Amino acid sequence: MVDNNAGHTIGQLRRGVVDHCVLALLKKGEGYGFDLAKTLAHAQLIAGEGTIYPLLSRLRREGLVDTQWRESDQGPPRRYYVLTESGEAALENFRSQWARFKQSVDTVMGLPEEDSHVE
Amino acid sequence: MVDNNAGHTIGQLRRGVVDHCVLALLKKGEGYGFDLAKTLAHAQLIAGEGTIYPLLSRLRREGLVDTQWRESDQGPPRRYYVLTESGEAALENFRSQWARFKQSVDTVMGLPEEDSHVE
DNA sequence: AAATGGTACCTTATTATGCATGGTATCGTC
DNA sequence: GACGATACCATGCATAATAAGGTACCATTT
Repeated sequence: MVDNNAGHTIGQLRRGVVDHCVLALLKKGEGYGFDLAKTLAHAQLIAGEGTIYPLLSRLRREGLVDTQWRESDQGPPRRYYVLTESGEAALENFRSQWARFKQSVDTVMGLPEEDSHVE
Repeated sequence: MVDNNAGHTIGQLRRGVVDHCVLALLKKGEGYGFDLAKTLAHAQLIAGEGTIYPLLSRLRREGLVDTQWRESDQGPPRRYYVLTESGEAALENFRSQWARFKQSVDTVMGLPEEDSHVE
């Protein structure tokens, strides 16, 4: 109940990043919600599964991902997500924004700027 | 009126970062709102002055900064902000979180992980 | 076949915070 | 004394992560 300031900080950091992380994961190959949630939770990029489904709905609503139900060999059926062209474009767009943003923060923070070469 | 998705994305990115950027700037020396706003706007870390004052109020309320009114040679009086010990601690705390967070995102994004040496 | 636990999905309310907008006061200059 | 620039502050809004709770399916065990 009592929120650590630390935990809260990271929570705000994740804003506007998690969705594009999903896109990045989907670029590597199709995935379904529960699995994406586990991956992102392991990377400490989300706190629990409660985050992933509204997020995926949003991505679908915005046309950045496509979905298809599919039966699973072991377990309940899953809704698989794949990146659309629009989603790939959004991902690329985010990549450059992320690089610039990162550098801005690092500069203000007084961290050394590494030469971030994105090819 | 019509919000670019691009512009909006960056807006969400700034969440939870801007306040600590202010702390970082104040670590380099005292400052006042209008000037901080200009610096951060130049670094594209805020959109305008509208952001800085509620933010500074929050920092003051949380005891991360101290303030003092002071007359100015040229212009109206200013409210100068200085970092408290609590603020320095929060900044240090954020630094490590930022490093970890950055790396997590870069990893998921498929970017090369630079060796982030935190001493 | 009924109960259990894990997988998988979804919805709702809460909360934090960047942003736009508009307002007030001071100073120097004309 | 009017104007613009500086400097500060408050209000309302939209966004998105989170917590919490709920539904349904599947495999295993009894």
